[in-house]
Amino acid sequence: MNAFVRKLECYHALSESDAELIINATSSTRIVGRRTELIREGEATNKVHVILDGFACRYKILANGARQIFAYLVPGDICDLHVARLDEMDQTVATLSDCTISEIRRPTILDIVAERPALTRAFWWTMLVDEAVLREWITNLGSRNAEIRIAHLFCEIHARLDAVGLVADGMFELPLTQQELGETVGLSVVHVNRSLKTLRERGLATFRKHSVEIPQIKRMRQFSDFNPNYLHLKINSPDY
Amino acid sequence: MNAFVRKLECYHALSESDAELIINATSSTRIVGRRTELIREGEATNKVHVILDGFACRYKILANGARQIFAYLVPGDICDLHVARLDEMDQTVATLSDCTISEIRRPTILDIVAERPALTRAFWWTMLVDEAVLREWITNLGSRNAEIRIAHLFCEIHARLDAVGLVADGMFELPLTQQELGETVGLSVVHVNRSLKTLRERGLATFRKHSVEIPQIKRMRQFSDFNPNYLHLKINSPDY
DNA sequence: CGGCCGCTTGAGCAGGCTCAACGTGAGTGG
DNA sequence: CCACTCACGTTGAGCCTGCTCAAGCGGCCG
Repeated sequence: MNAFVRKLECYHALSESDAELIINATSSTRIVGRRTELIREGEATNKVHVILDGFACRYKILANGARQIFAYLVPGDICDLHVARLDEMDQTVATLSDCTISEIRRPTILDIVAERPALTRAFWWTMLVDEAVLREWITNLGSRNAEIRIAHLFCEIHARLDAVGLVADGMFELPLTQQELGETVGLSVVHVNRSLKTLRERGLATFRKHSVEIPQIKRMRQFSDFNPNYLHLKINSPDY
Repeated sequence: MNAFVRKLECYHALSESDAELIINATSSTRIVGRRTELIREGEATNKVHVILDGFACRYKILANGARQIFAYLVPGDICDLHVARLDEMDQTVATLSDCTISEIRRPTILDIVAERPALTRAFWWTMLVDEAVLREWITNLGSRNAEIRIAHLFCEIHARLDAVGLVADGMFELPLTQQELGETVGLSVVHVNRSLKTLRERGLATFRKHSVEIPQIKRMRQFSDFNPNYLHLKINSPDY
């Protein structure tokens, strides 16, 4: 049982044989240091990367040197299931923390798609969720102010990590600098810092030492206008 | 030959029999008035909608009543290829102008996926492009100022419409109000209006009477930091 | 003709940015 | 083991982009 299996089971429980297949496919792992590029913009790839432990992100560098992060990859996430089809990558994927990753060769994926309908559906579902997350981020950037924007992001990461068992007592790891947080939500570092301060003062969330604490997730979700339905997780803990 | 075929051929030319199949599948059409909801948030659907003529958009309404638009659908686009798998829609799709749409029943799609690999690849490609567009919109909202944000959006729509033959002399239809433009790029109507004014004064783009004119697309793209590679169109007219 | 929707412009306000300085902790080399 | 460095976080001050409120205008439709 690894994070990948746990993630896929958020959609639907896997049969024993499917779970076994996934565990075998991801049995050979590799440890990658933080700030390492896994996929570079403009390159092609023929492997699919799965994050088993640690955090990574997708981003693009603009002409003016600014960086825009548009996705976080957490344990259980697939980096590039989709992109394998395109001539040329239009984004870069890099680790944020030290990561344990597994690389699945393309033929293996194609075999799965050909022979395991349940797994194929699960893969499909992960793509749809990724897309839904992108839509929510657009909403976040387009319609919410600094404080709520950050709070909403924290709620999302909380929910996603909770799904793979990485939240304990309202706390979870988030190995980001405030700079990177800013590059995600479209704010300057300074303003990120001030917004974090007010979130802390309101008792909604504390971000320090690369981890986040949300004492009352229900209150936090209300404050952030956060509705987890877009994540389409089977387990939407009703007690939140 | 309709817009859908033309769109799919942006990825790869279709065989005669594939093209025929697509034309047959979209032969029965329906005209829908502007501002009509095609798919409602929270509902399920078992048909796939294809836009053959006119414009539509995807959006979400926030708790505070604000609307965030996160995609435009132009002729040739599929509304919900992906979403059919999810329990519950997390977005609304509505027409912006009068539209000619065709509804393909789910079984037909499944047949195609089972029997026509070339078409399946083309469908897959459209999903990847949709996702790439979402990423670019995040970048737009997160990293660019009002004027460039609007200019970049215009460049994108120009490229997408050009791909299906809907641009003539640097002009194309764009049946939006300034309000809707604002709901897309995260700006107030007033500021959209002022930004459009400066774009006009710079001679970069004119938006009036529901259509856009871009006299020198090359200059416009430079100004907007626009690189069409994320659209993954085969036809990236080199003269731009 | 009147009403309404959408566009335009002005004025003042504020959220978020930039620049700048300082604090703090972890790692490194002497 | 301590001093140094460097990356990251924190805070202040002033500015500017984009927002709100408000009013006027123009064209389309009933």
